[in-house]
Formats: sequence, C-alpha cells, structure tokens
Amino acid sequence: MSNLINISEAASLALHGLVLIAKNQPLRMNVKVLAEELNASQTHLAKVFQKLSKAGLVKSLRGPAGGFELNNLAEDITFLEIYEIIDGKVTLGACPFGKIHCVFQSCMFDNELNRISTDIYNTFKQIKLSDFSKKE
Amino acid sequence: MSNLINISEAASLALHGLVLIAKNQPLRMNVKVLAEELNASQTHLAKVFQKLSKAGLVKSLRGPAGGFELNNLAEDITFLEIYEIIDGKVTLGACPFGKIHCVFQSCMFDNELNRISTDIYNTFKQIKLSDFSKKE
DNA sequence: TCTATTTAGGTACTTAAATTCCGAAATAGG
DNA sequence: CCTATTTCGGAATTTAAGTACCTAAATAGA
Repeated sequence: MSNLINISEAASLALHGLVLIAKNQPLRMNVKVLAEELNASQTHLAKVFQKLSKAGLVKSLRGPAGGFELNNLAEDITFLEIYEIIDGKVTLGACPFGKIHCVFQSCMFDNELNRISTDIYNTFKQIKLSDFSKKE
Repeated sequence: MSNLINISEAASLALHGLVLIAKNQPLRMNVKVLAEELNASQTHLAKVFQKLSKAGLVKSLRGPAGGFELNNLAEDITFLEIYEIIDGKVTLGACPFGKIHCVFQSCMFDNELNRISTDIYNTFKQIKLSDFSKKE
C-alpha cells in the first residue's frame, strides 16, 4: 500500500494538534491531553511541537499548568507553512525524480507532475488554521 | 527539501529502465548497460528488474547475450502498473493521513487531497511505455 | 564439453528518516 | 523550599529503502 501524496505522520500530528489548540483558545493545551485527543504517540507529538515552538508557531510554557498555545498570528498560518517546518521546504518545478540530468530529451511526464505538485502546493497554501477553529 | 508526490527511486528506475528497453526493441538489454545509460546503481536496478520479471512485465534471459526484454503486451503497460508493482498497491478515497477514525467531524482538507490523489492516479494511468518508445 | 557471461535470489550491510527514551531544566502550587 | 508537572534536547532505537555480496542456475559460444 502506498500513498501518492507525501505527508509524514509528523506533519499530520502538527496540523491536527494545532487545530485542537486553535479551537481551544485562549486556553493552552499540553502534550498529554493533545495526544489523548488525537489518539497519537505522546513522545512523537512532543518532538513535533518542539519544532513548532522553535519555528515560532506556538509558545511553550513548562511546569504544571504549562503547555502550548498559539502565537499571536498563528491563527492565519497555512498548512503549507506547517508542512514545510516539519517535512522540509518544497521546491516546485524540479524533476519529479530529483534528477539534475535526465537521460531523455523531454520529461516522460511532460509537465503533468509539476502541474499536480503546484496543485498540491496551492491546496496546502489555502488551508488556514482559522478555517477549522470555526468549522467544528 | 521535500517531494510532494511519492515516487521511490526504485519506481523511477523501473520506469526509466523499461522505456530504454522499449526503445531498444526488439533487442534486449542487460542490467550493466541499463545502469550505465541511466547513471544508476547496477545492483539496485537488478533488484528492481527481478520484481518486474516476477510480475511478468519483462522476460529475463540468463547467460551471455542475456538480459531483459519486454513481454508481449508490455508496450501498452501504464506507469500505474509499474508503480504498483514496485511501490505497492494504491487505494483511493482513504484518509490522506492513513487514519481510520478521525478526531474531527469533517476532513480538514475536505476532499481536496482525494481529488488530487485521483488526479495523480489518472495521470499515472495515462502514461504508457509505448508513448515514449515513439517519442524520442 | 568447458568457460565466461548474465540473471536469480537469499542474506547481510549501510544509510537516512522517523520515532522513542530519558535525564535535565523550568515553574506553579502547596 | 519542595514536589509534581511539563517542556527541552540529546541520545538511542526502530524502520524502511537502498546497496553489496555471494552462490546457484542458465546458456551462448568456443
């Protein structure tokens, strides 16, 4: 079984966790509760949120009653930004196989895969945290 | 750096190798030559072609002057078939994160990701080996 | 029939990414 | 202060993909 679109478990956790926090504003949430609500690995979620914290998306507070809360402008953060923090920067227009030199004259996929990558990119870019905190 | 569409090096080798063989018909090609032309790992290519051979896409012949050649109908093979042999069967319509139960009422991506997955799927399905053997 | 060539296929190794573990640091509350 | 809670961050582990290695089997050609 294979997934055509490349989203890591970590990026999924980041998105879902952030949505929960956004919905729960202005109260903060800690990793334990988040993991329970998401039915996810607590340790993994913790690591993911360390990255989000370093990247400035969330503010972390240690100690009892600690946890994570959204930073000021994070409501309007896009999934693309979250995705790139976790899975790495996306570069469009490159060879879909990551090659610099191709054996063939023209790409076997014409520009179909670049077209689709751009589609994914734009979809990721359209999705904002604020969309969800209202939605549910 | 991250690739939005999920294609393994192995699947890439399979496709590119098969195209070379298709172009070179009716002569067969061996792993060494293929690897040189593709600038790729000989051992990896060999493993990939073992899979293709088992799956019936190519016929293998051992010994000197041996190598691989397309099976009768392989000219009209689609990239989807190649992809699934190497990277595994694709299932459309499932949760983009591989979850069975979601915490949220509606999918955060609506059906955007399923739409795109179907797009990729159909693109993979349209691409035939025969398209390339003529093209170049 | 012998030899060199070439794929088959099992196992083991390497590497990178993803995930987990654990001790350290911070802090709220008693 | 002291203690329990919680994040931090480095280290260790696991997993998956890719690579290497080796022996066996097939076969063309001398």
